[in-house]
Amino acid sequence: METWKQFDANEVSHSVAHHLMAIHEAGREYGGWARVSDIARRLGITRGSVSINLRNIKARGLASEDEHRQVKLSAQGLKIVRAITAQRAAVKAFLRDAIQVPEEQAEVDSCKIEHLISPASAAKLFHLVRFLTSDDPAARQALRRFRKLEEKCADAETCPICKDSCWVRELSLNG
Amino acid sequence: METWKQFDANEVSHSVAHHLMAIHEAGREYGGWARVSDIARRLGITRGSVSINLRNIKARGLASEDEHRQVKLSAQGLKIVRAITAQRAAVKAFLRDAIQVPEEQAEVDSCKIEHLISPASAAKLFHLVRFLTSDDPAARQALRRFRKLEEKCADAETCPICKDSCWVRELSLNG
DNA sequence: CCTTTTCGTTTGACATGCCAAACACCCGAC
DNA sequence: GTCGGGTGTTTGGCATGTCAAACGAAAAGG
Repeated sequence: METWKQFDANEVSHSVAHHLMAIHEAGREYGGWARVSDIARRLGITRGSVSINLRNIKARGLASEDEHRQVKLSAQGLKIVRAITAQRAAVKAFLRDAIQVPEEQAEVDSCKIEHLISPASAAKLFHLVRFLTSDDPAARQALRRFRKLEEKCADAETCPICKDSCWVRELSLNG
Repeated sequence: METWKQFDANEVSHSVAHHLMAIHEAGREYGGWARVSDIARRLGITRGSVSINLRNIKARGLASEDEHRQVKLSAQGLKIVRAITAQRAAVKAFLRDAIQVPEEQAEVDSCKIEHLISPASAAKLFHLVRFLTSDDPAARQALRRFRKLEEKCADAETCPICKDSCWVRELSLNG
């Protein structure tokens, strides 16, 4: 009944997740450390906002700052970044390679979902993509058949996959 | 570069989405209308919060209130509810039926994702589930093979799907 | 050495969304 | 008629996360 409240019950918020990723990326470019300005530029927000958010992030032990104001991820921060990166890749690969959502849309959607999906779901998703895009004969044939049928849905009178009740059609009708 | 900011660029927020759904459900039970208390009880929040949130929702034309304080969804509000309901069903069906995520986890995950995923992605997802769980021979065989291979991943030395680099394993190792 | 730029922080503001508590109102029971 | 319970609103508080603007300090340039 209160499943919907779980929405904010994540290890890190969307904002914090991307702060951590920005620290990580900046670190990779500048030799392991990031400055407030780098993070702000990457995220497209002000230095002030980053400064405040870093307070929270450091307090939670996800990153630390040395004597020269160099921000570094902690082990736990790095672990979170790795998990999120992997999960985003899984979601994006699925959207793009398995069900052929346009690249750009796949990018946006996977970014929204990356830190919300459970690791268990992400893992299974990842496996499915790997399987579907592998050279396994059964996978290849199924995927080929799926593409063909989906193409027909757009043209044919009734959707060959859903028969009568295809809300893909309803969706495009109600626009 | 600022894809991550799209996170909040949705037609409705998670909170508003569930307010609309609560109005809809309460309406179905009580003959087309909902009271603040009904909505609050359904969502597990206080009447005060609902009262304030309804101000916003009504101002945006997603719902209205008649002379007897009966809250009703507008045509647009109803449309949003239908879209979200369908998208959640698609995501949940995929997680549960296609990749066999446990029911409870599928429920939580799909609730988080429902209003964030793009309709286009949801539609394709829906098609894939319908196809994979249909009686199409290619689909049945692929799914059977996938399940078998995934089972092996847990037991075997190397993952039969991912070969060397299986982050499903890394995930469970790093816990 | 002095000026200008860059940098990080702080401040006050706004928006969303939650709570508890106080209030006003209506309606039904007594 | 009055009293109590249920209902909706308002108020003040908290938390997150954003901005612009101002401030101090350090680094860079002349």
